[in-house]
Amino acid sequence: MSGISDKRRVGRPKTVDRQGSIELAMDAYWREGIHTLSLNEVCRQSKLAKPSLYREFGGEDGLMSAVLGHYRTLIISPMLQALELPLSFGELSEALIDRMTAESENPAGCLFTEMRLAHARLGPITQGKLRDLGQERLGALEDWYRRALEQRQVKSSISPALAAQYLDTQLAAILLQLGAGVPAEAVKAQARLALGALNASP
Amino acid sequence: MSGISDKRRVGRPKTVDRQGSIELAMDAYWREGIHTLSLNEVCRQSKLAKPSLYREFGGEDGLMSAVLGHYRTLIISPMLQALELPLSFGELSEALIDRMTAESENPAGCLFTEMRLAHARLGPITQGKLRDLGQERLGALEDWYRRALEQRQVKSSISPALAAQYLDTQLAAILLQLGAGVPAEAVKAQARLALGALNASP
DNA sequence: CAACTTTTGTACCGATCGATACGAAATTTA
DNA sequence: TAAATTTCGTATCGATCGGTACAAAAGTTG
Repeated sequence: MSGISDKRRVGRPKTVDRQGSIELAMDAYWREGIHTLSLNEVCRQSKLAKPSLYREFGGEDGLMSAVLGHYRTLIISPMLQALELPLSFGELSEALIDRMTAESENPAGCLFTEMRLAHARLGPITQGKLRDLGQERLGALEDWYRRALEQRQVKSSISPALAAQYLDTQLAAILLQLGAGVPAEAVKAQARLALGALNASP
Repeated sequence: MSGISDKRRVGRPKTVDRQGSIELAMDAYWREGIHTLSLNEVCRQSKLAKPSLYREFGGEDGLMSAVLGHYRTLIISPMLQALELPLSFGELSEALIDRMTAESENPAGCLFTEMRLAHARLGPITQGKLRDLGQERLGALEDWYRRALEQRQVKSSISPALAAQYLDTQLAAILLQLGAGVPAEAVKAQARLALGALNASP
């Protein structure tokens, strides 16, 4: 029972840049699409030798899961937190639409939407993480709607659970259309129409 | 110029069941998903030898295109024709939602939605056919909206073009959710909400 | 039946897939 | 510096990929 110091025996220290590899892999997936990219190609683009990938992430599933985690902290979480700002439902809707249709270097959230749709091709770890992320998203949207409901800004005839699912669907539809090449303005018009369906009748 | 009878020289007649192969291939794609299914597996399940597939369809692209064509005549066209029935926008909406969420043997229109989303992986012929089908769909939806507009059943503030795109998106969202396992009732509730956004204000 | 034409599927191609064995390299400990 | 320990990537595995050459099979024609 020599405690912590048992772990002192070490050899060559790790040199693989885990975080950097995750980011490079994310970019690669993002750029080329998830199904399109083979594990070999991921390794090529993320500057990781294949055995290193298996060592660090346990395989394709682990890597994707890590990428998804990175995507969450980088994009999803900030977006969900923005829903808690003290703005009206209409204002936040507009802000949300603006943010999602804003053209960035990456083709919107294609990576993520692709993952949501390709659930068949994904490994169990990634699928689990994807499901968790979905729950987190739905929870945040439901809270948002509930708060808006208390302030009579949205239709009371719609349950927060249904509204959350509806919002989630519509946000995904935005990303899908952007990914399909529909002009941002057209997407925004549709999104306003869709989200406007929740507004309390005047 | 010996005309038609030039073609008289024939040998062994064709025995490959083209139409049957298309249907088997469609079922296979439908069952397993488009990305999941390799060309070898398609051949296995559609009882086609690989060289026969290349002979008859010119490869994966041609086969998929043929499958898509079959899907069009089997499912899409009847649905679009139903839009021309002399019913109100609301009635037709409800009928459309009912039909699309009705559980059939196949998991809704997954095959088709998958194709729409996987445009990267598809061959040029299939992509073209997919695009044409999209135009056909949008045209029918636009006509539908325009007719409803003349009868003051829908919002005049929305252009038929935008409405068509919106409707198309929402119908695709229905299929996507069904494919993802969302209960039909929940999907219907969302769809009513989405299509209801087009109704003329009371 | 024999010559001819066309269809068919076996059997194979090189490339690439996901996955790993293993020796060289790098660092700490004695 | 020698031994011990751990990481790293080359080089390789068998399986499967999309794609095709070619000989046997199945017809028609005379």
